[in-house]
Amino acid sequence: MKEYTLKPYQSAVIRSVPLDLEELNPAQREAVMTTEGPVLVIAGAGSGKTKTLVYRLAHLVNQGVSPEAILLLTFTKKSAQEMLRRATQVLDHRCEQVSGGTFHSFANVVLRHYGSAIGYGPGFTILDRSDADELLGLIRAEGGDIKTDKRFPKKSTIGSIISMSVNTGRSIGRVITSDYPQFIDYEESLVAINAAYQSRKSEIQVMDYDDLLVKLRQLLIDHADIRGELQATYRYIMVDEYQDTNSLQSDVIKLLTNPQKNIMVVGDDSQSIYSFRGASFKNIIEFPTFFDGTKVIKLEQNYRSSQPILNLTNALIEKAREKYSKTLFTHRPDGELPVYIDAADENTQSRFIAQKILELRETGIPLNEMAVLFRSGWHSNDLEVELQSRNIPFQKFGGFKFVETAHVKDLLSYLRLIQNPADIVSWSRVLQLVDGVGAKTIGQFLKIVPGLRRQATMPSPFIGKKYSHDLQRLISLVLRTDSETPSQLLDLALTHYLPMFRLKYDDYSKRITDLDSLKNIAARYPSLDRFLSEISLEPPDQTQIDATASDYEDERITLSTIHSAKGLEWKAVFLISVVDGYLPSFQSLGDLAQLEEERRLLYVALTRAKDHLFIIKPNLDAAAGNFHRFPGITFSKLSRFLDDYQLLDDLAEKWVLKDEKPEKFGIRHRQTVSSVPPLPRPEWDGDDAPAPDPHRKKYFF
DNA sequence: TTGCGAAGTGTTTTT
DNA sequence: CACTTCGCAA
Repeated sequence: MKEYTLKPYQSAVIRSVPLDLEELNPAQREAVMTTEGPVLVIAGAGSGKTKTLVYRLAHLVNQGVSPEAILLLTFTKKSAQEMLRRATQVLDHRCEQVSGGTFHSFANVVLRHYGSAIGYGPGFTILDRSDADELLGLIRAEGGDIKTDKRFPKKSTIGSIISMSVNTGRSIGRVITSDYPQFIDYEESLVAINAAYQSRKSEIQVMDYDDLLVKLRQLLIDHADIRGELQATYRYIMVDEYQDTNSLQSDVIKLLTNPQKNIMVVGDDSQSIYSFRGASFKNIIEFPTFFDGTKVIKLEQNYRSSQPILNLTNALIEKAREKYSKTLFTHRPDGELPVYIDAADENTQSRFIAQKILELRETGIPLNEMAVLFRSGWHSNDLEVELQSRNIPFQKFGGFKFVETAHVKDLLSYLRLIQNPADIVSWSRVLQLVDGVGAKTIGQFLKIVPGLRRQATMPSPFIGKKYSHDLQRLISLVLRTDSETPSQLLDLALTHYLPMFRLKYDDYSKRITDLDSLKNIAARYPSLDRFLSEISLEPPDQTQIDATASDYEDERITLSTIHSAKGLEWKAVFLISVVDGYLPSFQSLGDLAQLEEERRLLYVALTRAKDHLFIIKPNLDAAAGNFHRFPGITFSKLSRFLDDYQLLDDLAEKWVLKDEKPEKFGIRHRQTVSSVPPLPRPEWDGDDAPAPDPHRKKYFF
């Protein structure tokens, strides 16, 4: 059976060269050679961080450390795979045996093995964010009266509050006071819901994403024997992207580290962009305090970008309020200036990019070496249409996940119930599909779920109803006792689901391909537990889904959210922004720390580029048109935002070549800005009065 | 149980 | 404004 998870490729050629550390610069070499004791590597963008980790991995193995004794924790599965692959090239196939993955997938593996110590069997179900919200909804409904209050937070907000509390280690009350003051009256109810939520999850054997880390930490704290076992197993630990860990993750690291403290963490505080899930680059700063005798190594030589691009990114990050100071330098002095383009509207932007892509390709840059980056998934919609119409192949990362689409979730729910019949979230999902069953019946049924036994007969309250037959079919599908492979089970579930599926979706012919893809993926897994947990934790991206239809060409341009582009690099990078591409969200305007994160996000985007960088100028007028919808946004916040984003204009004066106009690239007509709503007058309260500033006028009056 | 109209609510980003 | 969620009535 082909291994889908951790080791996607067998390296075709295994070179058996002795490890050549001459390829590293002195700082990198020091990081590689320092194998004992705690090490903190501050690695600037493009400073060969991955290379350093790869060589250290290879070096350890080369020195005779058993590969299984090395634990490599990364942020995405992809980067773990990539490192193991490269280490294999540098050394040999032994490197493939290194244990690597994300925090969550590592936790998943450990918990499936040792979970019984904290009351979880190996077949627990993983709830994604929307599943977790569903469960909260069920719990809230049980609570009765509170839900009738109109201003009570909706389930997804409750989910955010709880998750925020867990990830930052603050109490529910503290989170509400600081981040959700509007719900301050409901603190008591929310605390109660949280308590019910936490205990219910363990009763029905489910874990949300946060639980994977929480339960792992609990396991390590409560069970010294297991902790000792794991510490003995993983004698060397390496953590990538340490600036993106939260306190939960750093606790886990501390608990896993053995008495010899052979731990290396690598990160760049300037690239910390995950505070929304509780990450804090303070972890990096505090690392030496926790681990006495930490050796701090800075990697400052940039191997990625040309000097003009570096000048821009250095100037940008220079303005950051808090940072580990480091100055990136390069030995690639020449290069093209970054280009700052003013496009009239979204479609002009798309056509410009498409045109420029083709031009760059003419100069010998393959599509694989180009990427278009943006802030959130839908920002590339218009561009995708444009690329499609010109037959430019692309692959997209980030944004929508096909496992999150309704029909895929439906189908997976059957499998989840086969795995874990106590999972009331999946029960309520599949019951919803039965004709004649609604909320009431579901509620009744969920009550008897804990008493359901394998091979159960039809429970009495549900006999003789018009849905009884369908319900019986569902029960016998789900409470099966035979052990089939994931793909056999999926076939059974699909047969059961298909009639309802057709009824539910008009566009079912389009969606059915997703279900087929799911079958293909399931076929790669020997066990149901494995299949379900991986599909929840590491859902395949769109590229892998339609891989069947796309062997025509290897060459594709990458479209990606900035968050998913982390750690990657391309010769040419486009940063979209006529709409919103790198503008901060409206909510973040209220918070200086968040604004700082926006700067770091922009920094991450720009530092992906090696040779060519095209930045589309944000259309502030268009963005400003939306402000009136956000009552919390006051004028001072607004102007702070605008001042801050004036930054790029300032930098543009200094560093950026601006004379390249979209019209030059065969764009027919500048479209008028009819789609942009008239500029609203911002409303401000007394002491928030606007200072008369010429810059601001330009945007508002 | 479902379907419809009213009300509210507010965009990221990922495991 | 657009989308989701909720409550109520048939």
